[in-house]
Amino acid sequence: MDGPVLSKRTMAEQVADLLRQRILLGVLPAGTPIRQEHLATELGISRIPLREALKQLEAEGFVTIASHKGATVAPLSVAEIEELFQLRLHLETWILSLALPRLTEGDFATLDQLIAEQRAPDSLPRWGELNWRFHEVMYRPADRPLTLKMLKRIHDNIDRYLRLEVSLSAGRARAFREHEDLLAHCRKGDVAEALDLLERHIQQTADSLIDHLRARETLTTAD
Amino acid sequence: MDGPVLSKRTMAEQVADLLRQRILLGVLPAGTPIRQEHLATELGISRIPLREALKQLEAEGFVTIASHKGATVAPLSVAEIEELFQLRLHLETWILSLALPRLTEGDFATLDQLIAEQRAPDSLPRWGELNWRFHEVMYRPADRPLTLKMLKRIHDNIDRYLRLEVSLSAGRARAFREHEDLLAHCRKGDVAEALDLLERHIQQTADSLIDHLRARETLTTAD
DNA sequence: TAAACGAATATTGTATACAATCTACAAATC
DNA sequence: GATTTGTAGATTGTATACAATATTCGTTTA
Repeated sequence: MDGPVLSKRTMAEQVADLLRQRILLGVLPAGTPIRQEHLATELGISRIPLREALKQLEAEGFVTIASHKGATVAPLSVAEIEELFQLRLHLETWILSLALPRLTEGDFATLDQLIAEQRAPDSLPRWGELNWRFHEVMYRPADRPLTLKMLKRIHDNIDRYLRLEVSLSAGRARAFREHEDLLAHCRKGDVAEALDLLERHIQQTADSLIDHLRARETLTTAD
Repeated sequence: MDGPVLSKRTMAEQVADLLRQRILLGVLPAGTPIRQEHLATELGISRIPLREALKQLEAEGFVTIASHKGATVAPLSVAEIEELFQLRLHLETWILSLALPRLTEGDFATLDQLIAEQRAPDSLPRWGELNWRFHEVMYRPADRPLTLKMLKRIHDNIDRYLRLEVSLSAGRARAFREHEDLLAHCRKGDVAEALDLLERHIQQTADSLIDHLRARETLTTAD
């Protein structure tokens, strides 16, 4: 959508985007080691821009780099995921309270459309992106760019775990309803109720995901 | 204090630490361009580890990198500084409310000592570090490592502007009193009052700094 | 047999060399 | 004179080559 159309993007940037996508889509699951030489030859580049891409992804929380030992796709512990949801809770209720009075009719139309897109049967692979854009459109009028960037990072890191859960549980249908409810209350300008709904929305998503992860955890550690 | 004593630290890491210090201490003020070749020869290394250090510092918010144009020490706008203080306000009141019931006598002793150290007449160059450690000791029992890391980043970015103001205004004396008051209320376990004090502490620091910056701004833009 | 050692291999970290891009300034054009 | 164009120099981006560190696995030894 944005991003300069006619800019000579550097190899490092392109590689960072590519790897980020692979991680977000689950092609590279948490824990996967990343061999520089191997990946560099696969991409037809040298290791230098690849290393810079990895450093970028490390800063974004997707990759862990250990000196002389290499990079791996960063795993998140259940405790860390819980903490990320708590951060969301505090930051998003704050930023929504700022944004709510400034939402325009145009914003509401965009939000309607995003919900419709999420309804499409083939939207699953874009689930994370659509979900974030819904929240982003809602928060952007708050005019807190640093906070918004932080929130995107948090969402991305959560989403690569949420993806597993959303694709096979009833969580997806629930997310629709909660987004619709939230949007309706924002339209009415009902601040208190909207904030309360958002809080419950985040909390329920967290509970559902963490239950799921705990279940998988006991499964995989029991074999 | 922490940090592995016997680890072979990589050049990139050492350079990142060095540059971070120079930026935090004001040796490299905001806007300073960083010429890779020049700095690399000064440090006696090649540009490769220097570039990785710069990427790290960019992620931490201290440096801005523009493709094919180079790195500069990142300036913060007044709006961004205000936003950072607002983030502090929300995150720190939350994390203190978690930490407060878990503060031990040992923690209180450490906090007493940190205030004493700040009193020392030669503590000015370490002001930022001491100020952060006070808050860190207070928040660590909350056991929210990701939030704490975020807060350190925010503090560091604020402090390199605050340094100017603290060194020449009466803000330093006020910070002492506020830290002492805050500590006293934490000792008594007076949650509501402690949170209120913390909120006012952050807000007043913000107001004082921003006034100062606005004054300098009108001065420098008027010539 | 199991633990400890060590050489061979694999992998990452960094220096050097070259390619791509930007910047500054002078000449050309209107 | 103002704007554009073009070229030389400066600066960054990337490939290649080598150095330093880690890992593997066979061998030795208790």
